Amino acid sequence: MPKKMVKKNTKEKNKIDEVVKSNKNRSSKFQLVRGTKDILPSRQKYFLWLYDEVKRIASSYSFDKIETPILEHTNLFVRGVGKQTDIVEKEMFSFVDQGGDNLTLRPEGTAAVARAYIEHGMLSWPQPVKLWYWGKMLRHERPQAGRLREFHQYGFEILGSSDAMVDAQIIFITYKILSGLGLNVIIAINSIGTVECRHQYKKVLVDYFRTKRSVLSDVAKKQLTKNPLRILDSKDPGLQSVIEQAPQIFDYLSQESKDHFMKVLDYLDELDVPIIMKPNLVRGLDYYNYTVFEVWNNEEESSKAAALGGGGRYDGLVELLGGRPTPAAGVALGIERIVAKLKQAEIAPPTEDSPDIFVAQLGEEAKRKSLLLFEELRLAGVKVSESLSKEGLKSQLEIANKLKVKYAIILGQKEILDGTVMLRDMENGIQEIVDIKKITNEVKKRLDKRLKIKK
RNA sequence: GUGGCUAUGGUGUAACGGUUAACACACCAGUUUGUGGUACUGGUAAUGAGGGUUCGAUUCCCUCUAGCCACCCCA
Repeated sequence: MPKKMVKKNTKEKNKIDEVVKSNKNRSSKFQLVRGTKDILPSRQKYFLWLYDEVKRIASSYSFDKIETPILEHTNLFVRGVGKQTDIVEKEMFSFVDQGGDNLTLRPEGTAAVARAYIEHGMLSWPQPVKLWYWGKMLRHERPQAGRLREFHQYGFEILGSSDAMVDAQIIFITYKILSGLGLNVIIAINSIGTVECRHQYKKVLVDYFRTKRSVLSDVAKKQLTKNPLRILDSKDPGLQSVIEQAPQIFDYLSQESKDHFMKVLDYLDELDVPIIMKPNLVRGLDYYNYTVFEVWNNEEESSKAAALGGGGRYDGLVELLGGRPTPAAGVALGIERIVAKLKQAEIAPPTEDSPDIFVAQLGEEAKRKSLLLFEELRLAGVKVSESLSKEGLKSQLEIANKLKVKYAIILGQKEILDGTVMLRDMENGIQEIVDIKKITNEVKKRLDKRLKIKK
């Protein structure tokens, strides 16, 4: 065993040496890994606010939270998301670990939720199972505004029901959360029917585009053989009229698909969700069928900017991953994109109330005592702050001022000897000496009074 | 992954092939050795990394890295 250890250690050491010697990242300054971001306090406020809202709405619509690992077996995504998709073909952070396993840092959330549904026998839970998640996703793409390599998504999934109301509810709460934050959003929606419908439609579409070959760009020509539906999504202005005249998928939907879609639209109408029908809307992930939709910011052309989110029905996924046939639908939203929109619309998270009291101390003994005083006030329900690491009274009051507290309590040598504290009104600078035993009550009394006056 | 643009203190900007890289905000300290907001004074701190051209490069050239924009795609 010790021999093995030594061997392994030298191996790993060599690996590290290689990293050190490599040309990349030799500078003495370290930078963020490409496409990743620190979320600093000022941005964190938006994230926390959004998280609270998502959690609140999720629980009132009885979704339970699920967390799945950031690492999954690569095959989960190859099978679940689809071999042919860009996500799987070129965007996954995949590697072989020390034990020889093929692992991937998850590029999306739905496949893992489906995996968990199967693995934990959720089919025997009361159906449908309603879950929500919030977490990091990773995709190896070229970063751009609104596109990162590590980003955050939240999402809702309902597994175990094919009812059109499920589709509608997913869309409804998505809309509800975003409009609740103050964003104007619109849902672009379409139905892509079943695999059979699509198969038939694809044939017709390829035939159609073949007759227009001369106008197709190189990219579109490639898509024609690989994934013809994608051409419908093209931003190429020269292609728009051709796309407009292309056969529409709706005409190739089975009666059942049509009925389901009409029901979804009906419910959404009832719920007053603003929607826009987009017959060209297709999605990049293979697991969708029936309803597909994207979430867009109202003001923008939904063909230009980045979608805030997207989702749809994925009735085949659970079975594809080895479970029993289980109809399901879900949505995923880009948290960074939502935050960017909030900032752009100048919608700020609710400001936290500033603390009421600041405890300032002078001298070692007072510093110690102020810890107890701080705790006493905190337990009494007073919002209290401090800057115990600062020495001078001046700098402490400066901080108190920046925090916009109403009162400062000053505790120094003199006060310790007398068993008192100094209570300073920060607005008018009036100071009073108060018995240290009575200070908490006194503070509470004054704060209550202020509240009443305010009202 | 392809093409284009960009990179100066913590932040936002300035400057020039040539002395010590300028300004504002922020930060720290002092004027006041136990008292904040205003004011004044001082201080810390930068040319993304590596190479080349040059007597001399932050400036010109190359490579890398990162960001932005378009494509691809997506959240």
